Amino acid sequence: MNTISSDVIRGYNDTIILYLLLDRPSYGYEISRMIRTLSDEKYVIKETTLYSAFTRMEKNGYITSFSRSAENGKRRTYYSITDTGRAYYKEKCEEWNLTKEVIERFISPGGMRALPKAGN
Amino acid sequence: MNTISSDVIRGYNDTIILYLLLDRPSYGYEISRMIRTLSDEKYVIKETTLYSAFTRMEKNGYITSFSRSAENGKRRTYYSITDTGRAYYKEKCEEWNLTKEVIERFISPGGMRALPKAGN
DNA sequence: CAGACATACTACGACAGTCGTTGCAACGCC
DNA sequence: GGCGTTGCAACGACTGTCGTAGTATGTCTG
Repeated sequence: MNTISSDVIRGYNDTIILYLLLDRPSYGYEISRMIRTLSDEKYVIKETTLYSAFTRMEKNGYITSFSRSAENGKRRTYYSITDTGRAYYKEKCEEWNLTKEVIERFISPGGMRALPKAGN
Repeated sequence: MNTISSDVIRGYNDTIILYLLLDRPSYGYEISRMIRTLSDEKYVIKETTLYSAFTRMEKNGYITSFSRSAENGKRRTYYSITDTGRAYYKEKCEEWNLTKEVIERFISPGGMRALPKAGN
């Protein structure tokens, strides 16, 4: 098992995508590549998942889209993050820290039961 | 935001439940209480989610059930973890470490962009 | 110049897990 | 007798992901 199952990361796809838009607009294929690369091939987002996330997030006002032709003349749909999107991203980051802390109370490092220590 | 949204923890409900069965059999209501308590009220699993998890996991062979009456004579359905369940739990623990590492590459501590450092 | 491959995106229906709601039944408590 | 807690089951709705398929352009290779 060296890849991540999708239902685990579900709920963070949007966050991941928004992260990659923080600095500059980008488009589907590039984002897909970046996720793959930055995760060392451990997570490869499905195209349908990605594009449906775009649609959903645009509807929610987290991103906006515009069409632009690339150097070679091909059309691309670029997405930019909005202020709402930035706020949402930040929220999710905070939520992540909480979630991580909570889940780890139910996770044992080696798959063995670790009894809660005092001062936990 | 001081509670966890469900789609974030989705994919770890089974793991959490199995964790609580590692030492001894338990039943729905008690597990629900334990999750609530151990998470400091930050995560409260829905009843329907919990009981449908039981059904699913029993079908998958991760747990087995038996009925027993409590002190007061009320009937309860207890669940025990199986060896398959323990193996699954262990797997999920390992997967968690990987997932955590990957997600954190897309999370910035204060919601601000942290550029990847060399040697990352 | 044909065919393969990468790029870039859209549409459709299926599926799994969660959730809201409802209902029921037994017990304790005031 | 009504209310809250315990303990569970059944139903249908909804959301996000996924498999599949299709379209279209550009590049590379033989």
